[in-house]
Amino acid sequence: MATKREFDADDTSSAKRVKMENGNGSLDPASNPYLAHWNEPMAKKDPSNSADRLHSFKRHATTAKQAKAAEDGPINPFTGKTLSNNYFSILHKRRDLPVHQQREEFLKLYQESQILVFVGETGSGKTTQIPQFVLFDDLPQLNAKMVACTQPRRVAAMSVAQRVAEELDVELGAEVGYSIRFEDKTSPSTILKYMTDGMLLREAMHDNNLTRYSTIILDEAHERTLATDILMGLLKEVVLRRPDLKLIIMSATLDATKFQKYFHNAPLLAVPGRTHPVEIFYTPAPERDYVEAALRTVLQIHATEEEGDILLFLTGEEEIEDACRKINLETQDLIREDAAGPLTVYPLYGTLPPAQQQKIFSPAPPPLKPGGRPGRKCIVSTNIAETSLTIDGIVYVVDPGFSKQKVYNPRIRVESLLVSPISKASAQQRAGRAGRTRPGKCFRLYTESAFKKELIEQTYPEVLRSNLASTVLELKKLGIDDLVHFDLMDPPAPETLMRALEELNYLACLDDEGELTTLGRLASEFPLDPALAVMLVTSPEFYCSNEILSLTALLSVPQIFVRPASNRKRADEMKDLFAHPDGDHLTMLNVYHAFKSDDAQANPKQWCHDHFLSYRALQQADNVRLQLKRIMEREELELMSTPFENKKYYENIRRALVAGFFMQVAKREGNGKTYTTVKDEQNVLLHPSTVLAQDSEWVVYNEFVLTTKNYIRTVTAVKPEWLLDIAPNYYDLATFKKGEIKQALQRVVTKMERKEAEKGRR
DNA sequence: GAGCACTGC
Repeated sequence: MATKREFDADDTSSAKRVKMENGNGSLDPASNPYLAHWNEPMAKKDPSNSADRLHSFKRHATTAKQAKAAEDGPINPFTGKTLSNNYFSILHKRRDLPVHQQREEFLKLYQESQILVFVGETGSGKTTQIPQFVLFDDLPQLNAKMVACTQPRRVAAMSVAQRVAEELDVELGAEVGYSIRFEDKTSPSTILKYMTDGMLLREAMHDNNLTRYSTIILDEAHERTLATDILMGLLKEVVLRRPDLKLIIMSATLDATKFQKYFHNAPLLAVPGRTHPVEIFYTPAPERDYVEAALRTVLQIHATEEEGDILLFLTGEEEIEDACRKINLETQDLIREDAAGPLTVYPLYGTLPPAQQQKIFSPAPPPLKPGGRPGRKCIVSTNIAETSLTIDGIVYVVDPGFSKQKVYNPRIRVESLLVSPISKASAQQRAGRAGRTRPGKCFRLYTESAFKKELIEQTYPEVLRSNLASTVLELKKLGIDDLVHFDLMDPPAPETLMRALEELNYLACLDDEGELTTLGRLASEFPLDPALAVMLVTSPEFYCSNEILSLTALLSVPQIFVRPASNRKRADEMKDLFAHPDGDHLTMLNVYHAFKSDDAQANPKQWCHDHFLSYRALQQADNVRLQLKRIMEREELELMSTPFENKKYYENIRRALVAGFFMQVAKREGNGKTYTTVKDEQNVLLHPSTVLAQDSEWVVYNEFVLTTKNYIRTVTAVKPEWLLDIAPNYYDLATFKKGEIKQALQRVVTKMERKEAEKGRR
C-alpha cells in the first residue's frame, strides 16, 4: 500500500529512481546505523518507512499522546532517520505554543467531522502546527495522498513550508514542500504541501475532485481572497462527492461563525493567541485632514512617548513619500530644539524595490549622545504592513482609518481604486501591529463613535469588488454548470454576473447557452484575463503568435516604464527611442525586443537603468512569457511571426489586438481630444503617457483609469474595418444606440460593401 | 500633461 504513491506520482523519472534505491537496503540510512548521519537526497525517500514507524497508528483514531510519543523520537517517523538536536530544541518551543494545549480536542473534532472551522489568533501557531497535527492522524502516506495547506501569498507559502520542514527535520521539498506559480518545490515523497490558494484552484480545474489530497486546509480564510472564496464554494460540493476528504477552514477570530454557518454548522474550535495588550486612543472630534493629523501625531509620539518604533498607515505612494519628507523636516526642528532624539523615516509600499523594502528592518538609530533622548524609526506604509509584512519592534501605530480599495462598477465595466474608510476588522488588525513584542499604543485618528457606528464590520470580500469574467470562466472549467445557484459565501450582484457572462459570450468563450466553447476551454488553460487569453489563443490566425505572446506577458506585469520625479524629461526621451507611431502596445513590444537583444543582455540591469525601464518588470514578463509559451506548446498552438520586412508585420499584430480587445475600443469625437468608448459611451481622454499621435480616430485600449479624469491607458490605433471584420457579433450595428459611433461604423460598412461589389464586377 | 492599495494563476 505504502509504495503506491510512486506509481501515482506525476514525476515518473524520479519515482523510478526512488524505487531503484529502495532495492538497495544498505543505502538506506534507516536500516544502517552507520549511515544515519548521511544527508544525501538520493538515499532518503522511502515511503514504506513511515508505515513501519507509525504501524500502531490507526488512521483517524490516534491520540495526542501517541503523536507526542512518536514526535519524541529518537527516529523520525516519516523518514526513518535519527532526529537531530536542532529538531529537539525546536520541539521544545513548539510544545509551548497555545495550540498544543488543545491538540487532543482538535483531534477529536477532526476525527468526528468532515469539516472543521478553526479559529486561531496571531501567535497561536496554527499555520505551522495544525497541518502537523493532521499529518500524524491522517497519515496521507498510507493512501498515496497529501495534506494541502493554502496561503493567500507566495512568500507565506514558501516561508511556512521552510519552517515546518525544519520542525519535522526533513529536507524542504521532500516530505514537506510548497507549490507556487513558477516554482513547484515538491517531490513524490511530499505528504504536506503549502501552496497559494490560486495554485490549488488551478489544480482543481484539472482535477475537479482534488483527488490528490486527503485533507485540505484553507488558511487565512478571513482574508476572503477571490481564490479562497471560490475554493470554499467548490469544496462545499466536493466533500459531498468525496466522503473521504476532510476540510479545515482556518481563520482569525473575527468571522468564525459566518464560516461555521456556511459549512452547515461545522464544529468550531478556538485557540487564543499570544500577543501583548494594545491601548487604543481616539480623537475627541473628527479630523478634517487625516494626513496633517497623522504627521502631528507621529511627531507628538516622538517628542513625548517612551522608546519604541512607530508605524503610520497611509494610502499610496505619493502620499507616503510626501509624508516622509515632511516628518523628516519637522524632526530636524525638534532635534535642534533638543525636544526629541533622532528619527529615521522609511516609506513602505508594494512597488518599492525589494532592497528598499528591506531597509525597514534596520534597527532604530541610537541617541545622539550617550544618555540622550532615545532614537527610533518610523515606517510610513500602505496596507502592505497590515497583512503581508510584519515588523517586530513596533510599539506605536497611527491609524487614520483609510486605505485604497478596489471597487468595480459593472455598469461601465470599470475597476478602479478609491480611497475609502477601512473596516473594523482592518482597524483591529492595524492596532494589533503595535503589540507584537511588548504592550503598545494605537492612535486612531477618528472618534470612538465613528469607529462603532460608521465603520463596516469586515472589508467587502474581493468577489464583491471585482470584474468576474475570469472567475466565471474558471467556474465553468471547474464543472460548475449552474452559476446562479453556485453557493458562494457572499453572492455577487446579479448584474456583475450578467456582465461577466455577456463578456465571455462576446469573446466566444461561452456559447449562447452558456456552455464552454472550444475557445473558452483553451482560454481557461492560461493564467490570464479572458480578453488576453483569447487574443493569445487566436493570434496564430494573424501570423504573429510570437509577438502576441510577448505582448501578453508584458501586459500582465507591472508598468515597464520608469519615470522618476527627479528625471522625468530624460525618462521620456528614452521612451521616445522605442516609440512606435501607431501606439503603446507596439512600443512595449519594441522595448521587449530591444531588451532581448544581445546588446542589452550583455548587462541587462545596467541597460534597463540607462533606458529608464524596470528590470524587475521585464524579467517578470520574461518569466510569464515562458510559462505561457509552455501552455501554448502543450495545447498545440502554433508559434509564428510575420517576417519583419513584411509590410503587414505591425498590422497583423494590431489586428490580433482587436481579436481580444474589441470591447475596449474608443472613437475620437470630431477633431478634438476627447474620445468616446464604444457601446458604454463613456467620455475619456488618452492618458498623457501615450506615444500615440492625437490623430487616430479609432483606438483599442488596455485599461480604463479613473483618477482626476477618465483616462484610457496603453492605446493603439486600429481601423474600423477590422472591428467589423474580426468581431462581427459585437459590432452588429443593430445593437448600437443611435449616435456618432453608429453613423461612423455605418459609413464604413457602406464603403466595405461598395468595395466588395466592385471586386465582384471585376 | 500623469500618481499603480494589495494579492494571485
